[in-house]
Amino acid sequence: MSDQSNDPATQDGSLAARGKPRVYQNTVKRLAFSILKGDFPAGHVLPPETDLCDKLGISRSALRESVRALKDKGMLIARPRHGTIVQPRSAWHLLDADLLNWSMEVDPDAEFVFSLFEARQVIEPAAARLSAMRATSGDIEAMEAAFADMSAAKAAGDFQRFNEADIAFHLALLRATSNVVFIQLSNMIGTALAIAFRMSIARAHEPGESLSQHGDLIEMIRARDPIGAENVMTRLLAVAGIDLGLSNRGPSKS
Amino acid sequence: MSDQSNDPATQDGSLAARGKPRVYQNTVKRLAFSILKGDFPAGHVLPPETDLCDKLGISRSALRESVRALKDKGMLIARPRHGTIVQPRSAWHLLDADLLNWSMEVDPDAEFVFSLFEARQVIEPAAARLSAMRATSGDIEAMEAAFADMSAAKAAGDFQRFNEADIAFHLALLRATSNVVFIQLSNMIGTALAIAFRMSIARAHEPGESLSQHGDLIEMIRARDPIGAENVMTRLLAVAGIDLGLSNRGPSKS
DNA sequence: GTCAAGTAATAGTCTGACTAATGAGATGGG
DNA sequence: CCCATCTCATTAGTCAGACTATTACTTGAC
Repeated sequence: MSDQSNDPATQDGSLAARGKPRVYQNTVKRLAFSILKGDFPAGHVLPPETDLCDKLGISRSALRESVRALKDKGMLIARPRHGTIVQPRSAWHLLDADLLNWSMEVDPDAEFVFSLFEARQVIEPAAARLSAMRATSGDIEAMEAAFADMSAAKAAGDFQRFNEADIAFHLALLRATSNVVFIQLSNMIGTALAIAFRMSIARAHEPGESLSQHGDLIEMIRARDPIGAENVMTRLLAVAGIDLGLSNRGPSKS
Repeated sequence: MSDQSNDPATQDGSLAARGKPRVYQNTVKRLAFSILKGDFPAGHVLPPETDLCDKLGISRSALRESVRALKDKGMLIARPRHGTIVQPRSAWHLLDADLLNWSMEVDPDAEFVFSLFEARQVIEPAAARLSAMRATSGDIEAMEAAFADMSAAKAAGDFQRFNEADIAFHLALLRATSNVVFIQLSNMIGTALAIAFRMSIARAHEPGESLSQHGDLIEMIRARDPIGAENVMTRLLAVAGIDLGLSNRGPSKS
């Protein structure tokens, strides 16, 4: 809930940029949540700009910048005479960093959670494989640092910190692929992990064998064993999937 | 180069929305290309808003909406007193639909092309597998329609149309996964295919066995054979990789 | 009933001013 | 001479109100 997190680790250049909160930021978030929570369903026409300005107590230029941002995320479309219309979910840019953060705060949405996890099952084993081929010493150090943090957090019983270190580990692994596309998917993977954490604390669940698997992963990468790394990651995700109650619907036939 | 394509197939809710060109759109594109082409390198501070308005001959509100869009794409960052600063490529949201389109028009950028293709090698075989498990009759019809179009285009020697039909085929396959994350990656896959087309026409290359492989793929999906579909897609991409001159650096050991 | 012209509603654009954040320089005390 | 503090200039952020362009709807003629 630390809205103005000033840790330099946050590399997402979206909202939450350092600095005092601005009118624009508040308005974007307010409108976005109204849409996400269903107060403004798909197809809903929101009030004319001038009316909406009065209602929100802001100027038209500030409102327009907010609407611009939501239009660029595919959530709104504006046409003269028609007004500004809420788009259906299918049109949203669900991998947008802000949208991922917002979705996490309101809407578990089983289908989306499943899609995120299934995407992880596809992408992360491949990422592990590529990391084993290309990771630099700096990449490996980043993963080791995250792993050490995971260990310390588990020893301390600090689940929150464990989750953050877990995310840091997986993002470091993505970075180690040197593939810009996978690196761009960091937000998606991070969100998937954060959601998984929320769901697992709801079941009073604890790390379990996850930690040792992360250790094995580092070993495989350090040993430059692509196949081994891929296999460990696949197993790691299988365990995570069971924890989530997502019996993965037969991605590999038995 | 049909800038205002009015075909209803374009589902991207980004720019290029139907309607007459607006001041805002022109300005975004103009600024974006200045950055992409390197006229405004990373770290460059662009002129104060008032000056820039004069230079571009537009009002400040129009400029600010343009800058807002580019900030949301991670290309710019603005701070009072400092000005508006061009961000390094690493901060850009490279999977943004607009950014993908723009990148394609100016910058082949070997590393990015390789990353795109490598991502295809990871995602598309899995997508083929999932499609074989879940594709509806409507999904299969869409793929068959695209395949028929590919065949006709090849017969007519129309490479441009062949490429468009090829893209339509792969997007239909992604849609058939019913996985929203993969569907969101349509823009990335489509761009990768469009770039591949541009590179292959530069080598005066023609479809070759690609067509029959797409046919096999439909057969596997219709037969509900996930493993078979995955294998066909893997082979299809291997051929495409050779055409591109990208000797894929050992994703699967021999 | 069909088609055309006119009208009203709305987003898009322009202008110009004021506010707030912030780095750099000036000022003062130690 | 060095350091903390204050002041100020610069710039993005916000506000206000007007005008323009687009387009659905209405009205009227045929």
